[in-house]
Amino acid sequence: MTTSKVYIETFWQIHRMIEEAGLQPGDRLPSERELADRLRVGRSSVREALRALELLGLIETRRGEGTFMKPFGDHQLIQLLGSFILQGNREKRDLIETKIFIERICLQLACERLTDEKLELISQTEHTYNSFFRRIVEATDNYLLLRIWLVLNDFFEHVYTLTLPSEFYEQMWMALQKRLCEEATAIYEQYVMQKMSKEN
Amino acid sequence: MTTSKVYIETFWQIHRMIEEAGLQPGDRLPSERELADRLRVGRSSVREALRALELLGLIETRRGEGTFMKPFGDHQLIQLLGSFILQGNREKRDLIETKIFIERICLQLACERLTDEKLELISQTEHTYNSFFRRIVEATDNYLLLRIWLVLNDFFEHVYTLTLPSEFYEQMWMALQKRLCEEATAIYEQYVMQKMSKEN
DNA sequence: GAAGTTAAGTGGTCAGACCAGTGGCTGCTT
DNA sequence: AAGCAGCCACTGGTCTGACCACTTAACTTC
Repeated sequence: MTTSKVYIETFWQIHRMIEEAGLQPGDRLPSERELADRLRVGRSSVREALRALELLGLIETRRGEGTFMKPFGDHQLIQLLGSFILQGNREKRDLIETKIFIERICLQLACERLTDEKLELISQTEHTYNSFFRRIVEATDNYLLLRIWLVLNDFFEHVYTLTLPSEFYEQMWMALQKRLCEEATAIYEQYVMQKMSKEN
Repeated sequence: MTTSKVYIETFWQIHRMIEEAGLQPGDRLPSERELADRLRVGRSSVREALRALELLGLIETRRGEGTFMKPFGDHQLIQLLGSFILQGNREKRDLIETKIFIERICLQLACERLTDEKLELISQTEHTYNSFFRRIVEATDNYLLLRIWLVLNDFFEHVYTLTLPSEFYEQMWMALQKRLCEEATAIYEQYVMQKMSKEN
């Protein structure tokens, strides 16, 4: 066979290289020429692989300086996705539905595991949906859920902007403070789900 | 300034070209050489732009034939994103916890939306956990949830192999057939969650 | 010591070459 | 006329070498 394309192979090799070297955000990768040399491929193949990594938001290239690891979170990919893929109603429905389910899980988990420190943090967080709910998801103490939520939220931002009255944040905080999980869920359903279902 | 990179410009130009020409899935794009000629850029820049479009799932390249529009829907992007999101410090606990939550959601959704066709499909599916539950997730009719579950399951397989007695599959199918959502959830909790919590 | 200059290294881009598939055309055989 | 084999033009895939624009650091000069 050997029909697998070089730039795909190269993509995964660079990816593995990053993992094995344990590169952190800000760290520098070898230069394109060195990568091409080390991996025994042409520089153009290395570049095509790097483009993919760049699009995924893992790396960032600075002309004259080099290629650097990027902090997780700012994937410009999501922006592109928004304009390309989330056009259909079906995709939007899936997105909203999934986001709501994940958020309800997170809310419940957070309520159970909320520490006093995290509670204090939430009280100091500005009253925008993204900031506020991010704190909640962080309070679940489940990194995987956080990552999933971050991506869903990025997608979501390209479809809607959710603004809620300040009562929502106040009531939610009260419920969380008292660890009333059912009440917190009820508030979520009352404010968020109602608003979302209207939009559809 | 005019420092914007050529391959980015090219990316948008090709995108506009696709829109203006009203290209449909299956249609062919101009060859790389012709694009380079028409847009007055080098072929390598065209290729880097095409790689981005390919990653977004908009086009597909076939050696010897050309570049073609791809049908919407199979955005492998989400798949790719998923595998990147879920890498790194994926704690076993986080993984199992998240997977269980997602599966409970899917089970409930599937139970509500199960069509007779899907039910028939499930009955014909082999009694392994992956095959069986994949059918259930597919029955949710939510593509995004399916993607998330597939990735979670991929990682889970590296940690653990879940084998359940045939009673599980029989009882679950009975519950689904009668659309008894609570009972299905109860069966899930009885067999799967119990087994998982033991392992931890 | 500070300012300016130079050189090496890096990503960005291009042109040209060759390879490896694909598909259509031609011309031969039957 | 039908079918087949072979040729050839075209496509994406890859490599190379060359230049440009830019950054950094070492070096020179004052």
